[in-house]
Amino acid sequence: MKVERVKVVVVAQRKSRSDRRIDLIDAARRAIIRHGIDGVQLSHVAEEAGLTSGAVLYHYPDLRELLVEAQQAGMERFYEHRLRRLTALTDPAEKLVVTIRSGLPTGPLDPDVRLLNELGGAAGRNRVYGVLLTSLYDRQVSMYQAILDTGAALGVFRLSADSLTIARNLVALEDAYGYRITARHPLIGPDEAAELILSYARAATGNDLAH
Amino acid sequence: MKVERVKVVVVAQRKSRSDRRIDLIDAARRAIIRHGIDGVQLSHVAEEAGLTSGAVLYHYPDLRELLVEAQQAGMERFYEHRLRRLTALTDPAEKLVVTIRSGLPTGPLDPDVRLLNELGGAAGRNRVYGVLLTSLYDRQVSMYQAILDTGAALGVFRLSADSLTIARNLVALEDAYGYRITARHPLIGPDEAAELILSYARAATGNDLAH
DNA sequence: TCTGTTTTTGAATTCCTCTTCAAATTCACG
DNA sequence: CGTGAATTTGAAGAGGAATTCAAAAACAGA
Repeated sequence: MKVERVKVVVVAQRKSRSDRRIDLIDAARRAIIRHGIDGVQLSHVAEEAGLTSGAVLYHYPDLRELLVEAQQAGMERFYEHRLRRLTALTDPAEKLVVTIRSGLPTGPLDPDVRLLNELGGAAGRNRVYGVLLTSLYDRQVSMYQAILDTGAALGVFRLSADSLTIARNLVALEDAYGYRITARHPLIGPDEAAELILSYARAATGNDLAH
Repeated sequence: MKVERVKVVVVAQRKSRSDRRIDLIDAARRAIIRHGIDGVQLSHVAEEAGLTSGAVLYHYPDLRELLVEAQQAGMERFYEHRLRRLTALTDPAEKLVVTIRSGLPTGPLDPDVRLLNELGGAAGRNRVYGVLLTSLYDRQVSMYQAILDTGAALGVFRLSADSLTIARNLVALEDAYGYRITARHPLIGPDEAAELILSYARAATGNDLAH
């Protein structure tokens, strides 16, 4: 029921094929969050996109392919967002604090984290999802490792273990608290989770991370 | 196609109603692992149980109810197993090490952890699953907290933060590495994950946990 | 405005799952 | 054994969702 073309009339531009595909990827992302990676249906995606099933099929004859692309896009978005917040900062301690925050959902409804969580179970069954999730994890580990190594080189951090170990644990903690928050743990929200992870980060870096 | 009653003839005992329900819960558990909590179908459960859909429906007119019971049973099993391994031990350091190991999957196919992972995504959508998962998390935290407090009281541990914080982080790490392992991370298996968690546990307890 | 192409619709069809239920089977008990 | 209750089957029907496709609509470019 959405009026899709209001702007298009003005701009006098039909949506290009790739634009439409991006629309569909976004619609699929929302549909997955709403219905689960295994419960999502063609009609759900169509509804989110304001189209009919036939139109979706015209662009993506195979729904599974669209779902994989949606997951991939969601991960990219999540990761890019974190990187972007980092470039503005220089102090390793500040970087670490900001990065920890940016890895947590803003609340139980946070769409980015909800989407990632959908993959968790499926990754055990579906190799494609397993690879996607693993590669995201590794990139996040590298991100933390760079911060930790820089801080150590500058003498700001005194690492209690090798940076790879600490980085892996930090990402692991983020992941896990992301699940807790989206599952609506009554005592653990974004702030509490951040504080829990910071507790580890302080011990691991010897820095009080007061930001 | 399974020959179910070979033994029954000998024992001259029909499976009681509750036995059959346990069979079905077990079949549902396997079906969920195979097809996902949102993808599992009545026929999948029936196949796992060696019955037809009608027979499953005879015992559980509502499939969703069966699925919830299956999840609950899987959690209970997982948690009870961990507790049982603890009772044999007295040394807090040893308890801690054993508990960390028992929270990790034995490999990518570990059915108990695979089942729990299935809940992760669904817990964001389905309140019942959220509650189940949250209560399991809290119980595991208590389990760790008891170990930590005992160790601290005995002077074996010198805790770097309050026991609740450390316990929450330990369970969180287990959770996260459970996902990594079932997603077949090429570098992180049960041993590596245990070592990563132990790295944190050592820093948090001031004990080298050499077991 | 006209024309050919791209995109979308909506209905028809097929496929699949759940649900129901009468009939068959299995079983405990006398 | 024979009986009645519990259990299971298998077929039929209902409901949905995926898929196909001809027709309609939207559009770009001339």
